[in-house]
Amino acid sequence: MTYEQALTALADPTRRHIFEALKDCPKTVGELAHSQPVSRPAVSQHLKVLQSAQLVSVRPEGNRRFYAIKREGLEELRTYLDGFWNDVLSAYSAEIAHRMKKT
Amino acid sequence: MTYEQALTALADPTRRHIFEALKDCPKTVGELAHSQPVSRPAVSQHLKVLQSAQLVSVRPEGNRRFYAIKREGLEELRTYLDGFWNDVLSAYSAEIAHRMKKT
DNA sequence: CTTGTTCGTAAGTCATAACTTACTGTAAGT
DNA sequence: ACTTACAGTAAGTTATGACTTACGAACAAG
Repeated sequence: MTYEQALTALADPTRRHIFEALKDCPKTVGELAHSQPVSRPAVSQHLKVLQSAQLVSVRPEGNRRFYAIKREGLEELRTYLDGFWNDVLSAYSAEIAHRMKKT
Repeated sequence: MTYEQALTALADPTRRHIFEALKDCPKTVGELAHSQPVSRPAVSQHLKVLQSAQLVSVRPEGNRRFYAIKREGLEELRTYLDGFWNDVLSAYSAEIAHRMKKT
């Protein structure tokens, strides 16, 4: 269910950059906004989308809020693609077998 | 490079449905349009996007054109996600180690 | 040669979502 | 207590892209 949200979330370049900026360590909204060519509210809105796609999580600390990569959404996406990949491979080998039988 | 195109291509629901409809066997544009609530030209445009993302391939046969899943784009996307996944895991364990050291 | 499929492209419409600025809220510092 | 820093929300603008209808090209069939 969430793999669709993960796909639409990661489709936007800005959102992907934000997501990738969180790869090594959690960051605050301000930090993320500094490394992006967009305003801070824009980053907030992108983080909201990423959060609803289960791709990031928040940890409030005093005045600031630290965003970090959440594994759930990413794992769902990986699982979906793996399943698709396996289906494609089996369909491919099935077609090979079918052709072998014909000749 | 193409993993970005693959993400934006698979973000659209209609395009994802078309892509998934090709999972078992190659189909023509008309066949795909029949299984979708959109017009045939719309399907053509979606196929164009999928093709530039290396997600599908074409094989003309007389009057018709058979579209099929192409492994390149899907594989690039999988590779990207796998790399990202590994980075996240290593960063996670690094943070754990860091905290262990501190206490 | 004409007719009928099958499909791609062009042009135009419309909805969505990615931004902006302005405002509000909350925690920390003086 | 007031001020400053940090972040989310509201509202409005604008650009993009997902669709439509109309048209043109290529091949098949009569």
